[in-house]
Amino acid sequence: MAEHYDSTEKMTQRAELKLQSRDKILTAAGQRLRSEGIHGAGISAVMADAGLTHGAFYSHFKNKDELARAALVHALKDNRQGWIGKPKKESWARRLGRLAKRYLTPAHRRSLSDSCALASLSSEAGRADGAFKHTYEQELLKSLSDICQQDFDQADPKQAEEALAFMSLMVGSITLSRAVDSKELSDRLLAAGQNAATYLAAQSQANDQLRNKNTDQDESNKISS
Amino acid sequence: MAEHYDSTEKMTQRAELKLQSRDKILTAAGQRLRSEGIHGAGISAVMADAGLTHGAFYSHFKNKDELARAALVHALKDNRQGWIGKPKKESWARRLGRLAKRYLTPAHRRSLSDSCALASLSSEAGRADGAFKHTYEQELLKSLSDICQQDFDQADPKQAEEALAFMSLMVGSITLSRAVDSKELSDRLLAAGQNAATYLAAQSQANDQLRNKNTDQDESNKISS
DNA sequence: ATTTTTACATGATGACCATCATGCGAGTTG
DNA sequence: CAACTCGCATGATGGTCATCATGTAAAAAT
Repeated sequence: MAEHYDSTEKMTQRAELKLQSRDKILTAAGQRLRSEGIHGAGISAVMADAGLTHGAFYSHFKNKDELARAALVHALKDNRQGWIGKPKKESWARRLGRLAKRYLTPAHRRSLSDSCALASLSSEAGRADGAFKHTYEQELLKSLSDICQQDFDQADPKQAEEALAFMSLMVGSITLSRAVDSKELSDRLLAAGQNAATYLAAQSQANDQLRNKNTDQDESNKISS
Repeated sequence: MAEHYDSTEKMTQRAELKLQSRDKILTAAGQRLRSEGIHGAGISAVMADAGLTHGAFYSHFKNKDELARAALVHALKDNRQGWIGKPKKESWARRLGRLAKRYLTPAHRRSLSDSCALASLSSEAGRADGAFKHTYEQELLKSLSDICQQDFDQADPKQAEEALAFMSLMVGSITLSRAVDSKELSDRLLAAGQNAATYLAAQSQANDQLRNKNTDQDESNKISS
């Protein structure tokens, strides 16, 4: 019954150390999960990364599945901060273009261990059990909300649909760019994804300009290709 | 030195039976690969599916990695026939819309074991070794060529870029639709992907109408959402 | 100060898996 | 028809892995 502290206020020394251990485990698991996949994130390896031994695992998590879910949540908390950042005033179209430019980069493609977990685990999530999928969905909804800068369920239906397609485009582009062998094709996939995002955004803006006030004409986001 | 027959012409009975076995193995492996992932496609399981035992495996393939690559090729051969079908006369925009409508369906989402292997293995391919990525890339290029109805390397650069983004959108949409738990969000992902595909296609068509002659105005492909 | 708790380590245990070793028997070859 | 080939089956072998059992020392409670 001592399971939910988040303030470091009144805690025994032991409880605090345990939280630190848990955090190390989650961080290590998050990295392994993304760079090696669910199967690759073995308990012994994760615990070693965290500076512990495998035996200590079961005083933190019930089993491997529970760890996978917790690590997914933990990883995505970091992802969103780095990717979406602080709320900004900008047109919807410009926003999508900016986010695509941030997301579809060679650096993001390269750094598997701290990349977007939604992309790293996308195809494996489709084979996972219901609990994992549920967690994945919740996290996807959080990211969608951040993109829309409001609760996704409350968002304008048109905007919500565009956000969904945008996410699919982002995940598909970065994933394919990692799956191919040649740098040339990989780079083209990233560029194509960026340009398509701005197309989608521009089309949306053309179709109705009543969603956002500060509608500045942005057509500059197109990449040299 | 008896490795490449494809006509059933002059073959000993044994050689022919071996080819049949190989085909059964590849079919079984392709299904396991897509429904359970690379790790899930264990040799014993695959061989059992093929009606054989694990020992027979190594007279057909060098090791598991080689099987994975061969099964990927084998699976995609079927995929393309079913999805892209025969060459058609239609505008580029209409073609993309039609293919998206075929690809992003609840039926395709559901039937993991014979779904598009490019999507099923997308995130795992990013973690695979160079040989697998190379095979994946070759297969992706074949599919892109089929979409463009010509050698992808020869295609118009603009069309090629759009085909790349289109593939990313398809793979991302179907993959995310499998990764989430609720049918409602899953369906929305499919619909959003379809509509975005027609947006992209329409935008492309607006930007230059000099690519295809039979430019019929198609804006009807939009889904009810 | 003594007892109790517990986070962690060490070390099974059993399941699964890729790969190899060996033997058989049907097809093939001379 | 005799020798041989080889696709397949059976059965190791060694490795990895998740999970559990047990011990310990330090912290916490009394």
